[in-house]
Amino acid sequence: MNIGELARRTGSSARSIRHYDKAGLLASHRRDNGYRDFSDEAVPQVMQVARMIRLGFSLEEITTFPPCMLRQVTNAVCPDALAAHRERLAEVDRQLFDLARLRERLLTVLGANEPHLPPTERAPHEPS
Amino acid sequence: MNIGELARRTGSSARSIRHYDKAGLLASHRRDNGYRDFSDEAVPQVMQVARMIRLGFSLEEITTFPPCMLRQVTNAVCPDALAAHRERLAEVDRQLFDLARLRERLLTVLGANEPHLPPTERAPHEPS
DNA sequence: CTTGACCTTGACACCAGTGTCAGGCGCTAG
DNA sequence: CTAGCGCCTGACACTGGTGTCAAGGTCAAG
Repeated sequence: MNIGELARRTGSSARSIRHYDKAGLLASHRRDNGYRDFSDEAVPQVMQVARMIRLGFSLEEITTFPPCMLRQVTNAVCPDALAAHRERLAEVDRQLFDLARLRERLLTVLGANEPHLPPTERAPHEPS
Repeated sequence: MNIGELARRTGSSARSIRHYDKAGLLASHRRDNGYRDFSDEAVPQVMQVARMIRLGFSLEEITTFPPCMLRQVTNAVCPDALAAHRERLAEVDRQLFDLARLRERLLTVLGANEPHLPPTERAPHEPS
């Protein structure tokens, strides 16, 4: 299929798909006219890459992942990629820790000037 | 004092101080030779700006803050800036929420493939 | 043939504070 | 005079996925 249809099927933009393709993540081939020709398996591949990006992995990191990451469509992750996920989790934990401390600092400033601070509540949000 | 001494006293780089100065946050004047001449009050000013940046405010935001933010050296924040801090806190809460959800997703992936996941622990970190 | 939709590559913009370099001037000690 | 340090401005790089534009090729419908 052409890149346009792949974009429609995956919800990613053609621009992004070209980016993933250039990174060697999609295993496409070219027609005689130069057009990219994607097989059906490119659909889950693109969605997988998009999912990894949403999890906070960079394209460069994804490039280093073993090929099974992009071949498998199941929920299972091939063993070789688990380490990357663990590292990513540790990074997220560090960010959570830093952010929590930042929150404490802000509460300190607010609390020192505005004693009526609300209880520690969470603001719902819709990122991705 | 010259910018070099101010940099030494505050721990910020001369490059950053020029940046803050160009943003109009430091109230410096120039000598006949073109050099910036900072008074002693610039020291807490720079540190205050650096503190705000560490709290996650952008220079543009800081620029909109009332002048009292940079004049006062006390721990107290002038009332007009409290709103900005509350908004910043809400933003931090949103980030915490998103990050927590991201963490859940990572744990789901890891948990589905590696049932022996460690308890929810925090990794100590030193940002600033 | 013409129109229009779709494809190609390449390049710039974005965010925002900071590092760093280039080219040049000021000032002081020898 | 000169060596050396400090200061000046201006500009580019960096991060990194994505939007967007330019200039041009492909191809099917009319």
